[in-house]
Amino acid sequence: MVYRVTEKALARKADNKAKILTAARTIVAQSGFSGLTIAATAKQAGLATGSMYRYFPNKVELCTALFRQLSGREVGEMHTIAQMDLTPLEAMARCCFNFIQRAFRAPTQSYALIAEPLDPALEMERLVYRRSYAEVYRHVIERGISSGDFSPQDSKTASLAIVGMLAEPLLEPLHRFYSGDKTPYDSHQLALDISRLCLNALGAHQQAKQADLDFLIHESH
Amino acid sequence: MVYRVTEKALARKADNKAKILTAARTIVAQSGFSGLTIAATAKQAGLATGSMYRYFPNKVELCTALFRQLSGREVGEMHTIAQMDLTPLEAMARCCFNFIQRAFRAPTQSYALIAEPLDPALEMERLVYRRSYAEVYRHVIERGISSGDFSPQDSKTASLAIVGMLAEPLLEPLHRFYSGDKTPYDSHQLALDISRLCLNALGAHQQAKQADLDFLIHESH
DNA sequence: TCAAAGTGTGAACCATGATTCACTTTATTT
DNA sequence: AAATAAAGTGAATCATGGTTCACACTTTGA
Repeated sequence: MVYRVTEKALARKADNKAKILTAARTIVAQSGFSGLTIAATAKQAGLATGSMYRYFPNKVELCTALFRQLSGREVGEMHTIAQMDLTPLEAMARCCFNFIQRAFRAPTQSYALIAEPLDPALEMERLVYRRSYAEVYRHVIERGISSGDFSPQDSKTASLAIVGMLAEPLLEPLHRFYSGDKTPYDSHQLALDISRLCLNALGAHQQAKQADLDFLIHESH
Repeated sequence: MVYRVTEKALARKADNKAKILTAARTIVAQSGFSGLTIAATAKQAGLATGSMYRYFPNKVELCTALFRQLSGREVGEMHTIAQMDLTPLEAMARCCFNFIQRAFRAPTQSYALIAEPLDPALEMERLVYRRSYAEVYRHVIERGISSGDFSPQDSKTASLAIVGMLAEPLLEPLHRFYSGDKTPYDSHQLALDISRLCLNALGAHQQAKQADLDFLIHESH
């Protein structure tokens, strides 16, 4: 045989794969998963439709990889906050607040991750994604239960409920962005309200007051 | 002209329309919206595919009508509870508890209404549906704020958060049912846990204890 | 009974978008 | 340069499932 795959070739391949994912990301950020067709992605990446199949065996794999990448980034962000040297109460408050602030910074993408109708195969991936969010919260909640910041409870259920509380009130405003409505929205107020609801739900000892929260969240800036 | 539409003819038409909706309901209860094709619905209703279009101009209309029917029933149920002569706290507790219990009684259908991936046009309907749930809760919350049962807050945001808290922890178990897994699930415990989280979130004055709740919800049986 | 209007039929049609494939081009080694 | 393997191409193919349509049958009122 006179042809061997060199590392250079492999690198080029990996590079192209990344380029495809970047293209896909661009499309999702602009028009959500509904705009993500193989043809459109190929075009955006500067490739022919057929070439896509040299990098991903089918569309679901591409979507899944993309979904993982995007959601991994988001969850990672929460994880970082959760790992900081904060009281469970502070950590929770910041997680909630930041989640919402981040969502409004990239509304179409957030809508895609949180609520856009997806192919059933991707829907599974979304469940995974939501569960990994919940896991991050669960650790914080457990710390909080031990420390007495939160009341004793099933941390799994509580963490899922938090995920729901965070996502649901975002639906309508994000959907508006997704369908092209550019009306501004007071996301700061919403973020505070929801954060307070979350802390209360967990039975935070001193009932959370908006003003306290505001301070709690912003004290380090 | 020698032909006039008689009331009899109209009745027959309405009757058939209802028969189609019943057929559609059967299918959704069994396999969710993903199994709801025009052909399958026609077959189930004992009609030809083409005939469907004498009753509904297109598929989206059919799905929408069905979605409204199903969700209207569910929301009506909550509304009934909310209208009963109960304290806001009791009303809220029962709404939460019943929502979850009902979901487990018709898991595939609930999954379809709450979380199944849908055609974007239907997704809008789902938003409406969620909002009307939220409206029911909103009234209860406002009563509760006035009475001092709940702490002062934006009732709109709070009601949406409640919807999210109720829906999210159901996702995984309902999805399991939807994909055919018949493992039983302790829905009673879950219902209690979530109800408590909801009441706490609203800042219910005395922090809700599981035992109190259990009593509260079941005292009239 | 007859014309007009409606209803039922299901195979044919159509739109969308993923996937394939025969072929060309490029990279690698001898 | 020649042989080989992989990558790139984009038009053709395929699958799904909604929608149409030409025709047969039924209902209605004069």
